[in-house]
Amino acid sequence: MSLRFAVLTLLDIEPGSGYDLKRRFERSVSHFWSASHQQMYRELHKLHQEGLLDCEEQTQAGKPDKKVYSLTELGRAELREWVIQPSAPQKIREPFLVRMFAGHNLSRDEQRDAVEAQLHQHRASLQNYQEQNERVLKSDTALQERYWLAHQTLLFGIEAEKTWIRWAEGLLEELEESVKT
Amino acid sequence: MSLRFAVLTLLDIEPGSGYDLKRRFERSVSHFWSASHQQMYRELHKLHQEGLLDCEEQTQAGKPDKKVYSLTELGRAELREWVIQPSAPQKIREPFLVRMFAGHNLSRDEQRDAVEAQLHQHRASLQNYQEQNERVLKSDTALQERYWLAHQTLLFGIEAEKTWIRWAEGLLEELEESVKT
DNA sequence: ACGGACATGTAACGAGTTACATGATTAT
DNA sequence: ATAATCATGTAACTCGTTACATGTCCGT
Repeated sequence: MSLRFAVLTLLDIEPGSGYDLKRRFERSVSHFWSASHQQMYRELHKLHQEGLLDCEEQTQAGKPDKKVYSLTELGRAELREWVIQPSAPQKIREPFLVRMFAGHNLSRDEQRDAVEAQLHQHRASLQNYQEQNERVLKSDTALQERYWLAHQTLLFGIEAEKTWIRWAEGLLEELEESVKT
Repeated sequence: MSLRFAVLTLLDIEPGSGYDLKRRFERSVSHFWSASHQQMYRELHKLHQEGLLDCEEQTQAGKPDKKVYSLTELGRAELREWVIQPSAPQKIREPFLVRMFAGHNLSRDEQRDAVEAQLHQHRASLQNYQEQNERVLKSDTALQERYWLAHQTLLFGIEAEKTWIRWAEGLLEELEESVKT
């Protein structure tokens, strides 16, 4: 269900094509959701069929045509209805931690490499989110006020990345120490 | 893929039935993965067909029969091979944050209720993980050393929950303040 | 000539959810 | 009686991934 409403929310903020959405997912909601372009197109078709979206084909000079989607009244109503519903308890899925759970099958060097790779990934994400945050802080105050909660989700993303980084750094220190002894 | 290897890892530590696994998922790996009993049974059948698991049917007095699965040599090899592979970058999926991203459709009271519900969930998870942690700390030192990295994943889970709680508490404070002004 | 951004799609498959189904034992 | 725990499964469906497919324009 969440992809459906992530799409509706983004199109509510600003209409766009499947291609646009894919980029907006990467640039502005990657701290809580991700999806492939195939999923976008499938979801857009479905939402359109159900009458939650309008679709306007735009011919462009020097670029392929595109289909710009926007919310219908029905779509806006469905979105409002969903947001007030309490969310189901989260399903946690962390493939990296599954691997570490079986980490006793690794040598100390392999353990260190695995943790280091994870650390690098989360440092990159942190930087990405911080750049987004700076763009937000530079933007229009009225917009900032309207999307205050949305901005808070980004701040959560930043804290989550910092938690990963602290954990991985601590682990690496312990691994180094245990080599010496 | 991760479910497959979570199952293999748990059965590597100790053989068990689908039913057992389901409970062990809830009691001891819920901080990084969850799965329904249907998924367990399907996965066990598949792993058995592929020759990665042995299956022994046990008749029990006063209880239904059960099928106890354990790793074959092939299963152990497959597990080792997988653990050394680098993991793909994580896909983040947080339905609650999707809802908050569309939070400008909510009244201030509804926003507060939503954040409070989330706070309660994460407090409950934190307590659960801390109890698990205490059980681990009371256990055999040899086991603790062997499953050192597995234990670190639990400590990560605890930190992640604390991050959620700090974030939610901060948000609630800000919501209260903005009511006064 | 070649790669990258733009733009949209199909097909097949694997993973996860929901609903349904059965049946014994134990505790209240 | 009735619910909870133990124990295993099928069927239908949705969601997510991977691979394949097409075609233009722009810069180097």
